[in-house]
Amino acid sequence: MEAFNTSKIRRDCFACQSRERSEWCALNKEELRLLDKAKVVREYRPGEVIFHQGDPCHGVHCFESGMVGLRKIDADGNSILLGLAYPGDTLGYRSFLVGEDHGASAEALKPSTVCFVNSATVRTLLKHNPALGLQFLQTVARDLGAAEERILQSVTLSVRARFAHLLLVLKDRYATNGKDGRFELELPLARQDLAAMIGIRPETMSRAIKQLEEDGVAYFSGRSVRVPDIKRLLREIEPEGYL
Amino acid sequence: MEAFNTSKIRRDCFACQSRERSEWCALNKEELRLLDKAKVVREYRPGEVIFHQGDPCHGVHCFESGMVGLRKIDADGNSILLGLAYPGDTLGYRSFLVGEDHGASAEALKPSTVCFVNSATVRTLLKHNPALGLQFLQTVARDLGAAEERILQSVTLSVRARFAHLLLVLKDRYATNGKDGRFELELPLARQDLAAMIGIRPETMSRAIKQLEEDGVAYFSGRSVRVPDIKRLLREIEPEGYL
DNA sequence: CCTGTTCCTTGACGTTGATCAAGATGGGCG
DNA sequence: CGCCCATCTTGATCAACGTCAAGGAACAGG
Repeated sequence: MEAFNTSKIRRDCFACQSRERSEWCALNKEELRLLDKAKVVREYRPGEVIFHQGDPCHGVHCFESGMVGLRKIDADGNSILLGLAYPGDTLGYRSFLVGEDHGASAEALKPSTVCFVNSATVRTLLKHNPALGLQFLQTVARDLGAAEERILQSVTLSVRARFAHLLLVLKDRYATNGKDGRFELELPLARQDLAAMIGIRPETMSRAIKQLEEDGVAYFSGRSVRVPDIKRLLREIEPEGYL
Repeated sequence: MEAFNTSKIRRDCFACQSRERSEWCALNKEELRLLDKAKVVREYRPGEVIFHQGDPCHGVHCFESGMVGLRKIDADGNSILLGLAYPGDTLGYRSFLVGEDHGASAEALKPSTVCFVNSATVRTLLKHNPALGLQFLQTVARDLGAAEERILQSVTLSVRARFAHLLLVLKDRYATNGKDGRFELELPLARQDLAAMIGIRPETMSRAIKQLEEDGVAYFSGRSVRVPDIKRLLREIEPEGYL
């Protein structure tokens, strides 16, 4: 009975829910068969690392379900979360494309299922099907836009504004109760990781939360957040003033 | 006589020096002919803008010669230089690929020659020649890596360390006199723009320069910099200590 | 040569966020 | 239930950087 619940269910690329939202939607049946044969499924528990920054890149990872964070660490040990990945995302594709070691680590934040596809297979598919390359081109171009936006924000915006922005981003993915101005939100991250998302210390995150509560912008309790008026939150990001 | 010196020299993609270093090296003769016919050459003087942030993107720009900076501005008017472009770079390709408005402005920092290629032509070429897509894939993946690195650095490194890093990057492109530990460098940018490269105010840049001089790490005079010992500069970036 | 303009430098000051050091909270597990 | 450990919060302090204001240097045009 227990053996059944654990993971050795046969995964099948054809049946994969996440595939349609991924770059692999460009593949035809024959190519899919190749992918399906080459892939190696694995389940990860929260905290487990899928690949480490600095590891040589042997292929890409198809993120099927769960939640995964991309973490980047510098020589001093400072770490930030570059972002969260969602089912359908392909992890580590950047390092694969430029043939470098992984520039960030990927770690499961919730129980996750991830398939590994070796470089040779991906390269074959890319050569065989130009549409796949164009799919990746879309993805990476979008990611680049987001990264450039973030460079600007990390330099120009205050912690408070960056945090407000983060809440708005998380809202789009996780919010419940979106009627009129209010919304509620179950944070997918612990405080530490929220802090790492905007590149600050946990202490500073605590204080930012306290401030927002004192100003009535958002109320926090454990991992749930309640925002009574989204306009107040939006105003945190704006140039200020605007009378 | 004057008419000769100004720009209406016929530019030719076949003869273009920068093409081999660009994505267009993937094109065959026939495709090159198409590119050559579609392109529109223009010369820009320092300060002139090639495209503005927020403009709709009608195609890509091939940067043939000169120097161009990519600037991004937020709602408050804070601006940073995302980076410098070099001959052979393709400008505005990201917006083209995702079909968005330009996310940054491109402006000439020195007299520059830039060719415009309309979207329809690029799309035709991309469809026709898969290798071109893979070239772009390489470029954008490399840019993404650089952007992610910069996000981390902008959040974790001090102004002083970021400036040291910038000097080292500029050195690789512009340094003269590289023997043993020392090097000299002609800065391609005014102070303001140096500041914008690392997202700080001009005043802070002045002070950073003063500090480096007081500590004997680098000496500045106008746009020329002299670094007596590159190891001193490298040490500014390291975790410190390391005894 | 003067003059306006733009860029750069310097000083004084205020704010922000990191750091260090204690507590408080809360969840898992014996 | 009570203990332990990790996570979170709070307070005090400090250095870094932005802001504001003023003065200087470089340069173009008259």
